Amino acid sequence: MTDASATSFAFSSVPAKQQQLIQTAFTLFYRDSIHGVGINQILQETGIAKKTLYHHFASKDELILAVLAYRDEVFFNWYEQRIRHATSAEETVQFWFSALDDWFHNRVAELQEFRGCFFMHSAAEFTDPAHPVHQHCAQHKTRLSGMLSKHLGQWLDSRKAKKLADDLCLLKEGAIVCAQVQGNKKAARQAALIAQGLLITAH
Amino acid sequence: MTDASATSFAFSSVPAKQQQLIQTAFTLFYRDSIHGVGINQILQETGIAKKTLYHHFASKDELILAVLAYRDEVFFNWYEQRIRHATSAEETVQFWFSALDDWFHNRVAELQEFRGCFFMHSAAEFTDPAHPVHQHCAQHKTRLSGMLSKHLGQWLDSRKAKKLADDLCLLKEGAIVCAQVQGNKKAARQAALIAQGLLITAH
DNA sequence: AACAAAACAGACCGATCGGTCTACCTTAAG
DNA sequence: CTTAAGGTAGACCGATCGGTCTGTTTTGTT
Repeated sequence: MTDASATSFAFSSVPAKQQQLIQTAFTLFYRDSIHGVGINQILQETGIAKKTLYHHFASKDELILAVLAYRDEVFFNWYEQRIRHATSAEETVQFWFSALDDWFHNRVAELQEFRGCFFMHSAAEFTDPAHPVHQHCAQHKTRLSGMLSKHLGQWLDSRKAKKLADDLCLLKEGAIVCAQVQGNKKAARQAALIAQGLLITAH
Repeated sequence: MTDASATSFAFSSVPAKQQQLIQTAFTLFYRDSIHGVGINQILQETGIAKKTLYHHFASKDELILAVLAYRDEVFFNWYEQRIRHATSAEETVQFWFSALDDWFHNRVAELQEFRGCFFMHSAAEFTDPAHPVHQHCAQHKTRLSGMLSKHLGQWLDSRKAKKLADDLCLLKEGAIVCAQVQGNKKAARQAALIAQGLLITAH
């Protein structure tokens, strides 16, 4: 599990109180935005003392980064295992958007109720590209695309694999926004159909 | 100008102080998120008295909605005039992504420095689909897609025009996220190439 | 059992939050 | 000129913000 992790962060080895803080903070941030939720609310929901929070995290920013790392681990691992057993580029694309569709329809308990992409939202709240939060969001997406590209590389040459992966990620982002902002539950299927055309040119 | 407006909101007929509040609020919200900016900061930047703000807006939420309406008008009108003179579906697609590319490269002064989609960000901060802010964001996107579909309808039957418009909007969202989160300035060109494949199936 | 680490309740700090209000000044309209 | 509308400075409200700290209890380790 730790080896398969996309980051050096291993949530399962974190102390229980820290885990609780991170998970609760994630739920609240994901629902009401990072700046819309104060640490006192997190403390109230968890019943944890403020001193304890500051024992584990030097600041709210540190907590936010830990929350990002946690979500990164959960999301990355889920997506990776969803496409892991694909046996062709075609099947990879199919699995890619099928996973997305399940997410939009709230069929993935570990990802919580769909409210869009937490990394997209966090990057929107911290728009300075130099801010650690923004950078973590960018890295998450780069890494996900890298994972997909590597997988496609089994069947395509690396240039084509990289290009297709980038295109699939662009489509993923588009579908997520359409699903979240407009409530369009068919966005994943829509993106999948667009992706069919990409496969023809990839071969 | 008012007739071409996508909404009943006409910013140019709004009192000067109100305009100033809205424009300054937009700049601050767009940079530091809606919840990350307090009204006192807006007042400090504008030099306007708090009583005046509450004379024009019943609450912060009302101010936010006015800011959305303002940005809606600016963005919608800009995008519409960018594709207005296209003489074919192909040229419409070309203009659609060329406009996006200019925006990403900060070549559109009226839209301010590119930091992603304000509606996407606002919907992320107000994730409850019933909230007026979220609804306004959704409506903005639905209307933009409708405008594009209507334009394409000059050359395609209405079903095909609608489908193509929806696909182009999905690609637009994807490109915006890639450009904003990962700083990928080539995202518009990338999306344009994907769109070429869509045109073949649209005819 | 002794000690250290983790955790608790809660007070405190300076600052800010969104919003209300008084007293007064300036501008616009009739 | 008079009145109404728009606008100002700034005090105030209850609440919350992120963060610091004291004193005490609980839990974990040796």
